Amino acid sequence: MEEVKVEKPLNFLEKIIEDDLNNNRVPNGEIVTRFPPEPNGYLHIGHIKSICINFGLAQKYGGRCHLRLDDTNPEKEETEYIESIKEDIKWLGFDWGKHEYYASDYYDKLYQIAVNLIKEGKAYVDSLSAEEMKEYRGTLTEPGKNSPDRDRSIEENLRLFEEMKEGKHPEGSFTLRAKIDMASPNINLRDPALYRIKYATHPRTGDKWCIYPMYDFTHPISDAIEGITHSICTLEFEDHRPAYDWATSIDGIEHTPHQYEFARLNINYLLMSKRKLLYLVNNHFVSGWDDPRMPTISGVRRRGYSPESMKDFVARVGVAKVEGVVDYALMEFCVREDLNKRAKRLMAVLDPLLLIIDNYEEGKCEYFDAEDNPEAEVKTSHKVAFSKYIYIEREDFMENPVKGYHRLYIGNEIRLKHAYYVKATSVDKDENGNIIAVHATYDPESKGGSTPDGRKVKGTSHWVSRDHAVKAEVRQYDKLFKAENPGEATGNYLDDLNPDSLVVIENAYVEEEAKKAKVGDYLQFIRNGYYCVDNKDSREDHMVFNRTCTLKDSWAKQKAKMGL
RNA sequence: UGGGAUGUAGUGUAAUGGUAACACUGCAGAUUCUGGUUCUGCCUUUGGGGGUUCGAAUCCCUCCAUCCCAGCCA
Repeated sequence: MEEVKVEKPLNFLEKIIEDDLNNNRVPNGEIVTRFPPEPNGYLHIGHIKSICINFGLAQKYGGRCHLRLDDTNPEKEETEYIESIKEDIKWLGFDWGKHEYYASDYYDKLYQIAVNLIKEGKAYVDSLSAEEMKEYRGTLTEPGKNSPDRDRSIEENLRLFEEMKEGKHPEGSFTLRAKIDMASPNINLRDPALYRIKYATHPRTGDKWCIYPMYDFTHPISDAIEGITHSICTLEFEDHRPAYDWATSIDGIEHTPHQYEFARLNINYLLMSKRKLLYLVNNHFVSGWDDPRMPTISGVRRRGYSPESMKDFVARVGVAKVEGVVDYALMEFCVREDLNKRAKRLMAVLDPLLLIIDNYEEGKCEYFDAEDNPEAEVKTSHKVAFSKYIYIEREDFMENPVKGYHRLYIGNEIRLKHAYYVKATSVDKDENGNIIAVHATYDPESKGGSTPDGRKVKGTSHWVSRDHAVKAEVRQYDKLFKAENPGEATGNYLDDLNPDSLVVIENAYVEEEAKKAKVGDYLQFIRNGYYCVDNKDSREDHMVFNRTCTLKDSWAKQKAKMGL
């Protein structure tokens, strides 16, 4: 085997890191990154990008990546979210080892740093109300002005801050603020709040604290404490970098991490805002955070996407500072490419039409070998039962075939996959003229799916034997939104909800082999799509299959072009 | 109208002063026991205008467009 080495171009973060490494700017040459979600919701596909960047960079350069739960706002955070976050990262295949941290681990240190800041005259307790503070802050074009409390004495600041911590003041009465510059063109530097009073129970620290540190104070210091070398976040934090650098240059903080920003992942047809996703969950537009239509990690997992395909997807998207919108089609491509290689092929008929093979012996049953996956290196197969009464897909028969149709119609011969060639002879109709059965004859010579004379057929249909097939529920999932940019047209994303995002087929027929399928297996229902076993609702006696995605369908395109 | 950032095919990402490219999408065809897969080909690109240079996506000037920031959220 000849190994072809393709130099993969470096993204801008890798360039920065390699440059830092080459110039000895990294302590011990060990790259330390972190993935720092706030546990206020479930992780979504956008987070996969961040996870892959942070864990991926650490892996590539032989460093480590911390998991840090940024839990500084107890009003929004829940243990349920912490658990789901950890599960989702593991599902993707990343391991933070012992490096599981919580911003709340640093509350004591943070408090001490704040006290020191006050002692140095670099922070003060402000009694301005939220509204007043807003007024004093100025606007984007006008500088702010100093709070009357800005020159409060150090002793009084110390006393008040202590009292805040002791719970002697109500929420909103005081904040601790950094003394930076009320006239800064960067609003984040106009004396940002460092601490606020909140009488909320924290998922980890309970009621120990009633003052909680703010992001701009907590995050950089947490990074410094953990020895993070490259603190990577999304673009909207660019304006916060000066605040980040202010915090990491506080006296006594020895390690200086640096912040870098990349563009977050946007995908058309999907919503990636935690707020909107939470709304969909709370108002039952979906069954939960893990509804297979949700762009959450738990949603795509339940939908049947593989972690490998998701990682491949974000790798193909790349890392840059340009904010754009990635095509949903790229994600589907990645899923199909991966699943094509590993999904076990099965036959399932979702919209059955009875096919009666008139010259096939009544009561006879044959078992054919059906290959599990034509792409597999090691070929395996399973048995599939054949008999006189067969279900085929209703759309695989046409009484009056249109141009280009090469499936079953009267007089036409097709192949039943793995089985025989059959030729349609007549149809049975009910009193309303609906076709209820198709009659056909089979060619015994074509056993196994090919004939000695080598004649070709243009169509091959999947099928199941009526008396051997198993009934199952099949959930046909499609995009949750039918607009590329939900809400763009009317201003309300709910207006773009796809009414057909879930079509449940209660009584689909699947071949017996499907009974062996387990949660986590990747399946392909031949000529139909990729499927998985639902990880919540599937039972042995009532299997539930979720459609992960359809197969590419060039016939559907062709039909659409013909206006059918 | 303050500050910060970003503009390369339809989409995303490369090319760091030396032939603009890769992937997806789209289109056409070949192969095929999945109208899938695979294979082949095609389409289309440096936001505008100036300048420097033998040579500019890249450097300079200027204009334009888009995004982010006025939480006691992260």
